[in-house]
Amino acid sequence: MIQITFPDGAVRQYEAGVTALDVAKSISEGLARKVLAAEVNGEVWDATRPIEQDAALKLLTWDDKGGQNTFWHSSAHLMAEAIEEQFPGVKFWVGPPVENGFYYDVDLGGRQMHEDDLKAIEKRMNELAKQSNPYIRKPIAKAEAVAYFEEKGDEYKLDLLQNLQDGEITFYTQGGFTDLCRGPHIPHTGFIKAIKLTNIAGAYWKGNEQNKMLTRIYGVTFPAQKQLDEYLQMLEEAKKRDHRKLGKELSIFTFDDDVGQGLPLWLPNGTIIIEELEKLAKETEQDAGYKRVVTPHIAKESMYLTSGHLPYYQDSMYPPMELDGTKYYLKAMNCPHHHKIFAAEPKSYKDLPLRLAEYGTCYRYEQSGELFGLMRVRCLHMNDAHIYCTKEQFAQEFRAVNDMYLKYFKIFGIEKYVMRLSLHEPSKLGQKYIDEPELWIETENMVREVLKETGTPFVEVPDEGAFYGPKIDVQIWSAIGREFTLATNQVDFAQGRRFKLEFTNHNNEAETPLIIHRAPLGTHERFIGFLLEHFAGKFPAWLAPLQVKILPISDKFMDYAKSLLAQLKKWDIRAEIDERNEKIGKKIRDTELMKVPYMLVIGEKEQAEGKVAIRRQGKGDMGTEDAAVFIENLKAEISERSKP
RNA sequence: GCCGCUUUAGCUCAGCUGGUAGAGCAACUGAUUUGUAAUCAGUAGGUCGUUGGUUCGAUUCCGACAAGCGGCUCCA
Repeated sequence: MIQITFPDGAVRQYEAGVTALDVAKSISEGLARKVLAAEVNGEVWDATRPIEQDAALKLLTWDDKGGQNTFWHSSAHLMAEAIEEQFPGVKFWVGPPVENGFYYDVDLGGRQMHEDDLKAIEKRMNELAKQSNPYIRKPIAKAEAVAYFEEKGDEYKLDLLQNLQDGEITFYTQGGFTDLCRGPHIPHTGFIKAIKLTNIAGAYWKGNEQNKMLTRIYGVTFPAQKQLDEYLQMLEEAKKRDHRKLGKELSIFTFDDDVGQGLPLWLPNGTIIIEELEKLAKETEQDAGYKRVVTPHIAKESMYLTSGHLPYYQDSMYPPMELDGTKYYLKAMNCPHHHKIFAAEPKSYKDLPLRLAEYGTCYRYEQSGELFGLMRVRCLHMNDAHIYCTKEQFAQEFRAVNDMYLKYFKIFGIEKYVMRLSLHEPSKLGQKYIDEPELWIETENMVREVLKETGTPFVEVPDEGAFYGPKIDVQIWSAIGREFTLATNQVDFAQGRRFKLEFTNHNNEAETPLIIHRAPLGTHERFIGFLLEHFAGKFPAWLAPLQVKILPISDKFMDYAKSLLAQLKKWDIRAEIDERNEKIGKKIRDTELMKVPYMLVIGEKEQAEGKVAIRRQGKGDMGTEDAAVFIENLKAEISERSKP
């Protein structure tokens, strides 16, 4: 007999060789029907794998991430079985579960897969699922496994085998498909009730663009049809929030073939949002002791050689313009220009910290396939600033920047984000990173300490630093689930020296300042793209391109409408009258769709009493109010930048 | 940049196997003067992304290019 310990601490006795599924059955049949896999001593196992010794056991169902991942990974095997039937000789790389489903990377040997194929594969998967074929685990000797895949001529699996040792190699078979796989898997294919293959994509083998491109097939499966329907419904909802769709509907921005890829044109509505954001940034930065500067859009090659950007960054810069034998580059970043401003006049420790801010326009030649609405563009306006400070001032300055981030997040109600501390990779010093091992470690520790002190939750990722120092990125997700860096806060211990930036310290010695690069509002492009999705187009009043729409019941009340408009304009409230000869229902509908925060319905009663009937976007009729009171309230809402 | 897909009126989309295009909304005109999410009628609007080719004839078939979309790689 062996002892099985459950998560709640309960202990039960079972025969050695008992499976998690047996254990589940001993508890209840209903549970047994739901068990997908099991955590045995913290390791995820097949529910059908015999347990020979005392163990801690957690049964995994769809409600556990581990259960879900097992389910999707098993679905990838099921898909592979169907693909192998329809594309004989296909070779498989890996088929892991992902955030929403799974994929399998395959080499079709020069053949192509089309959407029609997906339907056929999906159909076959459904048939195979109904057969409830068990996933059978078989430990195998390395030599035998190698021989098997040599026979098949499958270089991908042979590559995987290279890194595996005897004793840790297993094959899994379900129906007519056998794969090298660590497992675990669900008990049988019958658990898979709803299947949707979502798309075909290319993916470089091992994620390296030097390697061959494999065909990646994405899919998602569920234990019940209803869950798939709900998932597809959710995707539809997400699409409605997509900033590209909303940007068009609300006339925020546009692209034009003649202007160029990735070069957004900001329409009047979008420009209003830009100006409001800049106003916020300028107020905030002024309060925090920043000074504003303005710099040109281009600079000579020599400056980017000094900064060290050119060797690291050249591929992402527009090619140079050559004039009189001198090369000029469009700036891809503002820092070198700002460094030159620091260097323009001698500095003493009394001048520090010096904080130079600019909404700088940068151009980056992003690869065409990378462009994505406003989230990834080639012309961007950065909420940039550089803080030059002493080592002693660093922690406080870095902390102040961090506080500014949090202040902004509060204003916008940004709650779902992850702070990511990006570190250097020691083996890449001198290639991807400035070769200053001690400074890397020292600054990374300084940043980590500040984050810990302020209690800011963060994750650390290796090998993601800027070439000149560690950085903190704020990661956010677009409506359709793509991850982006919204804002960034970087430490720079390299460029100060490269630009020979110096200040005179207390002891009358020349010292190089530390530099903090920061962009809490990221770029207008990405930030507004994000805000569109964040608010689903329903901007708070202070940001809304149009704040108030006056809707007269009929043109008999036009004079009153105009006098209201004049009053609103007096306070710089963005307002318009719907002068169309339409019924009120129509005017309301159109204004609702344009997501204007306030609608003022005015007719006989309102005109007679000097009132307005207020309608809040998305909330309906809010009742009647004196026009003057409404204006006072709205003025406060706008100046306080209240959320809706 | 790479793999796959897509491109028809301002927008959203129809258009079977080749015979030069349709709808709804928007726009414009007229009627209606309207009380909280679509009043009615009429008019106008497209060399079917661009460009080669096949064909008596191409929006439709094939190629190239461009842009967009889904990924990969890369990034604010």
